Amino acid sequence: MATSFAEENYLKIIYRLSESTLEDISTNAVAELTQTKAASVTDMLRKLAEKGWVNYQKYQGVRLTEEGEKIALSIVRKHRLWEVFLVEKMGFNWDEVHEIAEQLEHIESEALINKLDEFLDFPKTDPHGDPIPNKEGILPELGYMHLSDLKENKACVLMGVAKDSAVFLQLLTRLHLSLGAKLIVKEINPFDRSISVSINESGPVFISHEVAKNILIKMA
Amino acid sequence: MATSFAEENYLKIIYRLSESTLEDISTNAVAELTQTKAASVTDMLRKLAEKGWVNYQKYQGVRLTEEGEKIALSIVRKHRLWEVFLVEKMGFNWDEVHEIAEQLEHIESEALINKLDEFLDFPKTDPHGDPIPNKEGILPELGYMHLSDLKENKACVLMGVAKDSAVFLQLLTRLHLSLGAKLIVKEINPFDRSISVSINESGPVFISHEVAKNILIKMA
DNA sequence: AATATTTTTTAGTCAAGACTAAAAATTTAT
DNA sequence: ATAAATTTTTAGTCTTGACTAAAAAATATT
Ligand SMILES: [Mn+2]
Ligand SMILES: [Mn+2]
Ligand SMILES: [Mn+2]
Ligand SMILES: [Mn+2]
Repeated sequence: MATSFAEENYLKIIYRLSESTLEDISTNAVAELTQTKAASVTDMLRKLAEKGWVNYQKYQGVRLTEEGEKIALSIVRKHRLWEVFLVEKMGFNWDEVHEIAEQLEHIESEALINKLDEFLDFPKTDPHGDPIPNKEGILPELGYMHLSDLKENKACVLMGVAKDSAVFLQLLTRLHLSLGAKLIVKEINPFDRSISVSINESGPVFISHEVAKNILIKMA
Repeated sequence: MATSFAEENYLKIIYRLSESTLEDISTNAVAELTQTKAASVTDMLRKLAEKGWVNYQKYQGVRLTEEGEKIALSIVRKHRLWEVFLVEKMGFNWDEVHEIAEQLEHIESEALINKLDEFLDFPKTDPHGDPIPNKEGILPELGYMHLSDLKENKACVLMGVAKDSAVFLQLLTRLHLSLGAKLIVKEINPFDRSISVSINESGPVFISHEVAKNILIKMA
């Protein structure tokens, strides 16, 4: 069955919200991310349920069906592969690609996306460290930790971010915190949990707990 | 001003129709190419005129304003650059790319399309030999002739096609008539103007006048 | 010149996807 | 257990871009 841009965006957003909770997703939560009003969301949820892509009972919240999740994953796959393309091949910075990928993710061609995947050498993660589903819709298990959970003097590598707003990414860039950087937490300030981190053996940089929480790492 | 997909498609089609005539474009002609009904076209023409992209007076036909032509050319530029990308980088055949480019042409990012242009090495023509407008909207002058106008025993090179339906392109491929092929018209049959052509010095192939008319060449 | 045919426009509908305002259900606080 | 606050749904509108059927204008034919 064909999917409109609007439907694809709703499914993708319900998917994103489902990643961080086991509970049903609320109408308001969806409205916030889709940048629409709750009333519009109610309308759309009924349509999506009608098509068998979500389970929805009024006042009970929503969750994806198996088929809905399959569609959502294919959108996520396209979004992330295009982001890789934009950074690796077009020379964009990691804070510039999200908006363009929001458009490209709706291009409908199985053949194209699989050729793109091959062209990019089957990347496992996008420029923000987010996992890319393969063509069967399976997400690679990455097992990243948050920098905020790391003990002092442990070495790790920056693998991704838990939030990809342009301002946040630009901040990281300014601090030389980019993918692949070798990090060591030098000191954790117990008062506000801000930390000082050395980056690739050079002079430590101070970052807030809020920032550290959104940096994904793996142990070196 | 923002342009919707529908508006972009109408402008592009009015542009295409304007290429082959100096007359105003009729409602019916637009309806045929947009795959809509004349009544729908009338509606849209009023809206486009309202926005200043076409000159339209009822019963008089339509033509693009300067601004409308600028928009149309930017869509054509995107369409053709994406087609080059699909063939050169993604490995599609020339008969497979049009539908996908119909989608990609609506991606809105000046930065992206200019980076793509550079990535592809500033191609002058797309996989069907059609000229690609540069970022100022200037079309390169190619001066191609139709194979049907060539005299016997003159050598030429196949530079493009005047029609890019998949069936036509597949026919050419089957006959080994691809871009860059060296052609010599061996014989013109005066009865139906069908011709026999040698391709890259090898055994001649017979093609109808209809096919020859749609093959674009330059003198060798 | 009058009539027939074709083209184009108008009038009225429809579906998708948004909105606001008001009503109903649920949750939280007293 | 009520009352208050919050969330969600319903009801009614709007815009975009399609459609059909009918009317009007333009063009072609006799
Ligand atoms: Mn993104
Ligand atoms: Mn990303
Ligand atoms: Mn094309
Ligand atoms: Mn083309």
